[in-house]
Amino acid sequence: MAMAEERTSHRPAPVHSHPDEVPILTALAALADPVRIQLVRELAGSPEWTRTCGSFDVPVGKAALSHHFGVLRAAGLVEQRDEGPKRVNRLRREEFDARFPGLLELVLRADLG
Amino acid sequence: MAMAEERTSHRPAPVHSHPDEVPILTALAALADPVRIQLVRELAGSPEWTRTCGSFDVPVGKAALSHHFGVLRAAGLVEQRDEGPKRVNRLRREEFDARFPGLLELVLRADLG
DNA sequence: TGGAGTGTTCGATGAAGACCATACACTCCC
DNA sequence: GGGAGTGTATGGTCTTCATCGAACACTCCA
Repeated sequence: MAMAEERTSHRPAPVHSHPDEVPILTALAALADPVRIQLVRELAGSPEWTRTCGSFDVPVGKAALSHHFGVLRAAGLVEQRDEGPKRVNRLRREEFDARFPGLLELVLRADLG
Repeated sequence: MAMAEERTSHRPAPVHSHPDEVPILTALAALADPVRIQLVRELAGSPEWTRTCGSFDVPVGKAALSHHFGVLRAAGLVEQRDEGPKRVNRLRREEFDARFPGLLELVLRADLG
């Protein structure tokens, strides 16, 4: 029998999708939202694992914000990890780019006009 | 004074957007739909100006189909021209690719799984 | 001139999803 | 233990949009 991983938290870990299992429709739908584009762009401009969910400058309440992060996780765009009471984020640049070459860069580079 | 173009038709010409004036959000939203992806892909596999609107194999009625073509025109993805009673289509490959490099190819190449 | 073929417009309906306020759960530190 | 800080879940509202049926407009040809 395999040993279970040591359980240091009583909080359910966030559910992730790897980009490789994400349909292109899901990826496009996830990126076709102004709030989520903003999240991705701010995340791209910060070192990995440095941004907590509440640290983003978006004009929505925290409930909606939590929802958006769920969509980004499901699309394979964002990875999350619990650090104490906070939840820190990382943009899955390489993995996502391997699955959808150029898409992420397009969103990061384009002027939103 | 410039001469007006000879008017050979009494039907209003379809309204187009050039990809250069299309916000990326509009482009992503236009592509985040299974019916429209199918239209783009079939169009990509046919010579220009050969496909009429009704010639596509999509599971929607003609009213919805007309709506989808309107969205594709507004996103700078499709150009239309009237030919007699029919309306023929052309995928704006080069122009769209110049504005959003790689995006169209991504949609054409990806398995929809 | 009138009918067949093609596509758009209109009005209505139903589903999806973006949002909020509230309540809850978990972690840390005093 | 209790309170502050952080994020999630729930229930409800509102908007957007995909869809349809039906009516309409235009073109071509018999």
